[in-house]
Amino acid sequence: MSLILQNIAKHITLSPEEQRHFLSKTEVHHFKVKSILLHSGQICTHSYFVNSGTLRSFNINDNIVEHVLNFACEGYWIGDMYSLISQKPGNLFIEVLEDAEVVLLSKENQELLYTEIPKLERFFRILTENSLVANQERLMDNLSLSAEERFEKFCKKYPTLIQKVPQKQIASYIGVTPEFFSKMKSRLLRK
Amino acid sequence: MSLILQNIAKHITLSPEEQRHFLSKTEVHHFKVKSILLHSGQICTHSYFVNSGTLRSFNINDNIVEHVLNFACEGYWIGDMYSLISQKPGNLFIEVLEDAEVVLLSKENQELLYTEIPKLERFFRILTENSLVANQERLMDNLSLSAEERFEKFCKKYPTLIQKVPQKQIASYIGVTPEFFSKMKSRLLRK
DNA sequence: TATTTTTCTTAATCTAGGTTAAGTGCTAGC
DNA sequence: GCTAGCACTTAACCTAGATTAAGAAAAATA
Repeated sequence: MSLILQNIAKHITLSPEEQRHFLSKTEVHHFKVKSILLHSGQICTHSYFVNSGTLRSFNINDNIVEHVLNFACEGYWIGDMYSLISQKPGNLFIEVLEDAEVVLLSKENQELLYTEIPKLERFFRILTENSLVANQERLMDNLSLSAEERFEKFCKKYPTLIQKVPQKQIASYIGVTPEFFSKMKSRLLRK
Repeated sequence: MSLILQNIAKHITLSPEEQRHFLSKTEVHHFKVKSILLHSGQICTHSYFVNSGTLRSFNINDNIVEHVLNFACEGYWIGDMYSLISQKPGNLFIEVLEDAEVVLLSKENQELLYTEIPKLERFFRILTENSLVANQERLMDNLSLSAEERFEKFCKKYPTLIQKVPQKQIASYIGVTPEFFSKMKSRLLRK
């Protein structure tokens, strides 16, 4: 069974018929490292599910500084939720960090599926709830933990990512500069 | 029409029948200032909708420092999403900041309603999506804006709250100490 | 009204993390 | 196999915001 159907099966049960129908509404694409799936200022038209490889979403503020919102590796969904639901231009980029196979689900098909297979509304509700919980925890961590503690949590949560993505992007995710991250890392190693 | 039905009507349409049924699954309670609706360590059993008054959710870390996750005034929902969906003990408190009339919706009734009135699944999906977007923006703001800029955004987003809640709690929400907040405020006034 | 508690302010001092800058080491194209 | 461009490191110096402490103002309670 495909990864995306396994992902869905964690929360709801689809009949073989429904599974086939769901897949028929998606497209699989292959992207090379450094491909940009979504540019800041564009309207986000799809949700992305990662079959293999790694993506990230990030924004760039006035000072030309990047901030990583999310990483997505195998089995994760990614997109620009703000732009996707408002259908207004967003301020996120979505970029490929490692050659990736990605399942694309367009907003129209997603909405269509909600009415054709109402259970999918439940699935995406649960998915969104889980994202919200993760986000709230990250927000509270940013308010109350030191950079070192945030890094430790990151390592536990995404052990595989550390070898895969440039460390300056991990620095950005936990909210410090690459220079400080480097200093902190060598401090930790000396222990 | 009650505030909570108006809130629902922003996203889905319920028949009078369905409206009555929905309300029959909720309870209205009145709470005095300083009441605690949920303690850290408890399992969250309800979603709360504020008819009037003001609530906040916050956690307390090891150092006995409070961090405000959310404020909820008239027309807002609040709860401990982590605890509510996992049914495990959470680490949030929910406290009344101004005498409040609150609509309580138990988790069981919420799930029941999902099956009885599937449209409600859509409603709560949309609600959660909007929370997620707001949270992501706040997270990015914390990573990229100064305390002053975060305060300005807060003032625009919650203009009524500034008079209503102690300023040390606004400080906590934007992620600074009360002392620094006070300094910053007088700096802004001098301009 | 007096008293207690809480919130807010101010100021001195401190520090986690930022900035700037220079140098080292990869690795991807050519 | 060279070279350009990233990614990473190190170090000196800087700053936004934290900490500590003490007092003033406001609000709750008696």
